[in-house]
Amino acid sequence: MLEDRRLAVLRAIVEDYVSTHEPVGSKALVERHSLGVSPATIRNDMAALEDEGYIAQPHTSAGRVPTDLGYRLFVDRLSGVKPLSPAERRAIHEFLDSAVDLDDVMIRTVRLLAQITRQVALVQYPSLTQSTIRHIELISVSPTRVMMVLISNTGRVEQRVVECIAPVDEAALADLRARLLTAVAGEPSGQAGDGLAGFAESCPADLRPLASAIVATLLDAMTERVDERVVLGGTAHLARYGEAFPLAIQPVLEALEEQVVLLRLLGEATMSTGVTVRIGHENPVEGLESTSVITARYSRGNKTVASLGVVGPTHMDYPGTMGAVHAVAQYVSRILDEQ
Amino acid sequence: MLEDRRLAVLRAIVEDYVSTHEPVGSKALVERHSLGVSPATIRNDMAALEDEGYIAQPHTSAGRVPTDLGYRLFVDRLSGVKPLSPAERRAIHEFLDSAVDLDDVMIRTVRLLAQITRQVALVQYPSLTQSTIRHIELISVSPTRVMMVLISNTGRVEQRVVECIAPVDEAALADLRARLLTAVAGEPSGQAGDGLAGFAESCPADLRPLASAIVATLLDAMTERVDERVVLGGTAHLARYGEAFPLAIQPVLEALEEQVVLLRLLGEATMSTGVTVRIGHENPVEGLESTSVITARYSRGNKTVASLGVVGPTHMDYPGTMGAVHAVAQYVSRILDEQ
DNA sequence: GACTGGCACTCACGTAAGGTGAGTGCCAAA
DNA sequence: TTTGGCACTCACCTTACGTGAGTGCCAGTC
Repeated sequence: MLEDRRLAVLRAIVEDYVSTHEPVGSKALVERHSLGVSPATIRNDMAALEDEGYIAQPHTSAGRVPTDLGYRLFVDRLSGVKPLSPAERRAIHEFLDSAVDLDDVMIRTVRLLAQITRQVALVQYPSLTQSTIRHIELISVSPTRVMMVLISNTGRVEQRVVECIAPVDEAALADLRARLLTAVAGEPSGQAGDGLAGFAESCPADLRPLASAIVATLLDAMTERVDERVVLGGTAHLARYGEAFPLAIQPVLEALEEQVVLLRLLGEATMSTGVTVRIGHENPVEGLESTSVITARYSRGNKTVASLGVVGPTHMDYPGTMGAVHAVAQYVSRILDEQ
Repeated sequence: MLEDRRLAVLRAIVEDYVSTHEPVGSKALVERHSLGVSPATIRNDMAALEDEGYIAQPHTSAGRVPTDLGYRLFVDRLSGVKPLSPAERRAIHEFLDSAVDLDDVMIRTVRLLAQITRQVALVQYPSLTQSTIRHIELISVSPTRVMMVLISNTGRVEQRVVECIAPVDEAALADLRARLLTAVAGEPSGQAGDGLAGFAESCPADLRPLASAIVATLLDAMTERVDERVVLGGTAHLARYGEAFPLAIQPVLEALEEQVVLLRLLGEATMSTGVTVRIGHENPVEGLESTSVITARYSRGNKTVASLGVVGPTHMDYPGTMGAVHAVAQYVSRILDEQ
């Protein structure tokens, strides 16, 4: 069927271009793939594909290169998600399993992801909004300063310093701590606001100023988008594929230095299950127009807590990278469940 | 004096090369600097400087380029440390002053340093070994797991999970917490080992297993070199000066991804006061042979707690960068003192 | 002895010219 | 609809050559 072959040609072009990084011509195509037709036929198909916007030529009399649209079609209809080899899966599991705490899990994950995809990796810390509160501790660090330490069920520890107008004593702190704990412990912190709505008012009058200051800080810590942290790794891989695109590497590095940008990359994933792919210009971030971002969500229990993913050139190995991102997300979820 | 003029020539070469990034010739030198002699004379001086190893030519019939040795002489004898402008100082102070906690100070510092030097910046967290312990908190997170939270006087918060053989109850924890605090609070943690030597034995028999587990973790957290954290920023600047050295950027990025390497860069500063400069091959790290590292220590009170600095090409603006690193270190010290 | 002007020499770099080949589009025939 | 043939395009490589900044050396001057 004609339509079928055109798609096969597009697939072949994407695959060849990804592996060689050079425009691919009609002759090379029939040699490397058994398409059963002559180069001339392929040329007709290519002309059609070009009309439809799936491929383009860098200049006349050069081979074809997939466009963003071409990659999109490839990802949506032509490529599966390549599962990892058993050896790789085993390596992932062993590597992540020996992590000692959440920080360690995050660092190991980002390294792992960067290493197996050979790309820049991003891993977001479990969102506090999506976690439940395991413990709140109030520690007096100076007469008018209280440090609040927040521990979530994902193992995340967050600290904030609360300034008080008047000095506070230990007894008051202990009292507040107990009250706070009964108010919010075990609550999904997203809804913690409900439990805290009338909290300050429910306290004895002398505690109220401190209580409301603490509640404010607490709500701030739990709901603010800003508190989301992202770790980054494998930036050295940029230089590798940067050989061909020396100009492009600086804006990418600049973009990746902004936490806000990283959060947007990870955060705006569609709600669809599985792996999200954003290709070239589909990307919402300036400076990353010639990169693709592949993300997946991970969860604790059956609740999505955050995302992780990689950033690479648009001409990347989509099936392999998607497989790796998917697998790593799964394993991180598993590790979090075990804790 | 002959010797004096030779040094002046070297200084001129370094300055010109740093600003143009191109080999500098004898004629250009006399034009741009008022040396009062003819190009021919300069050529003689240059030949001498080359014999002594301070400059080199990329190829015959090209201008001269400073060697690592040349930069070393320049830094040691020819360049001062260029102080920052009042406007810059004010900007630094305002920017750092609005930091809300230690994490924020570290992040702001690394951004600041990267921005004003236009280079890759490194900032080390205050060492725990050099700090004193302000508070220890023990929090039960599951029947057989205790989370230990350590707060230093520099505002650093460190958490560790301690696994227990037998379940622990709240009363036991409270008891231990009190005992621990009296044993180590206010101690320089470097010497905390002394106060903890017989700690487990001094506890009631039923607490001993937990006590010794906690003491072990505590000592580990305070003395292990590994716990030192470094934040990195401004890697995008690598790409800028990488235009001329596209090959060199990958190993640099790779090296900078290793915490261990960063620690070595910051840690092996000489004990001398002020700013440490390591040039090219003087550098102990593989992959950074063509970069220079400029570091300074910062302190809390009058106790050095950690280092910060920048990594850049050997052909950097030494006086300016040294001035910036020095100033930022001073301001960080001041901020820490205020807390 | 230090400095200078002159001079021949070197060699990276930019430009121009020509050759090569991979790749294309088009067309007529199967 | 497919295919072989063919003229055409154009990036890329190689070679050649001129240019000029820069050098080292030397003889002459202060």
